Amino acid sequence: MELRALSYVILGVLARGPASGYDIKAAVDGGTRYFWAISYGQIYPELRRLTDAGLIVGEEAAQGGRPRTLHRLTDEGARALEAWLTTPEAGFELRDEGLLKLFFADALGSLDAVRRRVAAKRAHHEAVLGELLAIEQGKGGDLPPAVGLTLAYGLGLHAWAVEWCRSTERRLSGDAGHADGGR
Amino acid sequence: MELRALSYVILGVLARGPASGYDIKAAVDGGTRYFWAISYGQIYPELRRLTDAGLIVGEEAAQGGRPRTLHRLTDEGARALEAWLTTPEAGFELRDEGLLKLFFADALGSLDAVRRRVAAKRAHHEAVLGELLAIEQGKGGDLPPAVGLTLAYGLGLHAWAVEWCRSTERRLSGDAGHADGGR
DNA sequence: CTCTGCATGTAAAAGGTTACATGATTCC
DNA sequence: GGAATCATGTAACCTTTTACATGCAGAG
Repeated sequence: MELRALSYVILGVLARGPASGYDIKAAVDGGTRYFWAISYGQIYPELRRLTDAGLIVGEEAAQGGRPRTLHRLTDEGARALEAWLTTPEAGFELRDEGLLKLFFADALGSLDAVRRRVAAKRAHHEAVLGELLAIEQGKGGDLPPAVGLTLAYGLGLHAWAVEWCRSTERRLSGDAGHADGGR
Repeated sequence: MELRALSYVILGVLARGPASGYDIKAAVDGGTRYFWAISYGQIYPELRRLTDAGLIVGEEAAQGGRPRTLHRLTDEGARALEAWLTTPEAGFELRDEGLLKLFFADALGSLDAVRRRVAAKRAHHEAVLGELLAIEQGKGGDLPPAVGLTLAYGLGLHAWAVEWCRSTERRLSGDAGHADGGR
């Protein structure tokens, strides 16, 4: 079977311990959400595929009348995860509607409109930065090393973006008419 | 009709002058590709929808036996673009498989494996940085202000990522065992 | 008893990529 | 004459989101 990034997200979560589909969704929402979100519509069908492929096993763990399946990695699943983790190829995709608007902002005719666009972008990055800061405050200490690194990356990235917007806004309001692209 | 980001990409390209579907694809590949790529499979159906909605008009401009339709904005199309350009809401989505691997890299058990992951990520950002640098070298001077800003943003973003990876790699090879997440 | 959280799942729609098919023109 | 570029388009496929449907358990 062909595994996609989605498959490895699930395998990666299960590497930390057995979990239900619901648990996986919660783990992703609280973890990789900022750079890799997934939905229930993907999780349950994929759990079945991974089970059929023998990479995970499901164990019934109902509590009273509430059905529940705890999934865990098989040895083969652990090997598949490790293989993926150690392959260098990795895609990077940025879908930034704010940048898109900035790209076409010359159509507005005024540098002040461009400045407002940059300010709107900054507002977004500030909001994300706030969320990440809250996460750091909450569970910053007891994160596994690589997870902490990921959080630090997000913090740094959005802080950089905020700073870039700020300095660009300054330049645009200062010399309206001599913008050179920021170089 | 509901317009999506795709629609505005086309409208935005046409705001700079009439173009064929082929021209639009070329403009996007040489411009917004790094943060908003589109394919022929989207362009031609969307050109028809935009025409039906009265936002653009197509003019036959065949050259000899080679068919060609030049599309241009109508007044209504220009208004729609301007309205979109001045609305603050803008999505930002990052799909970073390298970060995903980093997030789960604790499963590998060694900080050295984490370091290799970060190095792989750096290689990617260095490659993109090289491409952007080439673009800047090529047409850096005569870009419209906002377009130049977009290029500068990409340059800055990937340069930041490269630096983050570099300093993280240093820290991971130095104190193997005391990683604190980079704060 | 009601609200929130836990839990599983599907169907339809939306969005996007890839591969293919076709053919003219221009440059070497 | 051959290769690259210009040009249009579709069909199949893949992935992902959204909305819906269902119902138990625990807290207040």
